[in-house]
Amino acid sequence: MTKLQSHGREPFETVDRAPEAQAEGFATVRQAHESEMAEDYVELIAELIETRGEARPVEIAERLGVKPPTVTKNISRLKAAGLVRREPYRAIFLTDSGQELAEACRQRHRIVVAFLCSLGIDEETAERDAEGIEHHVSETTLVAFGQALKQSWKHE
Amino acid sequence: MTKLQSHGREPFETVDRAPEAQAEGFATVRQAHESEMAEDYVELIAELIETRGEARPVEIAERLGVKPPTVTKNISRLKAAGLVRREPYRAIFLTDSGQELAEACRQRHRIVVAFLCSLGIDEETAERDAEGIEHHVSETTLVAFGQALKQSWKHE
DNA sequence: GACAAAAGTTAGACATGGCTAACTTATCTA
DNA sequence: TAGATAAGTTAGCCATGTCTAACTTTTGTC
Repeated sequence: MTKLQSHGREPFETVDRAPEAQAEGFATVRQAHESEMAEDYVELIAELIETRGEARPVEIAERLGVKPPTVTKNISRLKAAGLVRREPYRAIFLTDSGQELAEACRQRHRIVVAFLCSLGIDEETAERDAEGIEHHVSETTLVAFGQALKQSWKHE
Repeated sequence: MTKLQSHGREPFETVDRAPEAQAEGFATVRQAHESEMAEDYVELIAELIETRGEARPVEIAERLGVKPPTVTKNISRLKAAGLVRREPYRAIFLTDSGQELAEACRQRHRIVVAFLCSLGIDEETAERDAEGIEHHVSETTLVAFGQALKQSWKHE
């Protein structure tokens, strides 16, 4: 009943995975959640520095849709993690490792967005979905997205 | 420097989005996180009932890679949310609305996995990435995945 | 049917990432 | 330059989802 069509090979077969493999998958997701905050922040900080000249808590709060105290707290966590450099009441800067992470995240973000757009998804939706998806895309999948993207350029 | 190629249109342009739109995007991601637990559980419970005849906490814990007390606590939250029906020390059943949610999640999961596989990604990676990605795929994107999938069947 | 093992629960701790209220510091402007 | 406004911080609260340790219930076996 849930099978839509038959094309020689079953299109939506449910794979019976080993419990450990499945558990590892969920563990990977939980780990990704732990780095999401850091990734979102450094990505945004890099963006703000580039487009606005500096990254200010008030702007970060506005862009993330959270309140200023949340930003303060999280920025101090990022500082503890060695990703940002900053003095109280001053603008926020990225350390080298923060910069590196930001660049990787932005690159990944752009690829995911471009890939979704190449499927005909509108830009607004692509951006929105990418925000959530990007943290769960493995290197393997990212490469596959990049290649599919190149294909779509050829055939456009 | 980050631009790889030029194909008439810029491939990786960074869109300057309105702050509110961006904030809404992050809010969507945070919301998705709140329903992830429920979705993972009902999806898994449905799967276990189907393949094992019943869903037991010990098995859920094993598959999710968490400890039994975590399952107990979360199951009682699902019960409060009206998604499962259950008595202490007994197996777990889905309510109608739990069943409905589970079916939607499983369908979405299968589409995401099949779509990733259609890009040439190996099944193990596809399953792993899908676990994280599926919670952040909008209806629009899901439909696009489905259509790309149909295309890939034609050209195989 | 008793008892050991397995399954499940309860209690209590912890980290994360939100929030409000109240305070401090910086900036702008009359 | 003083005072008002905006920006940022601190303190303390809450929900989520994880854990360990200790307890209870169920199941299986002799």
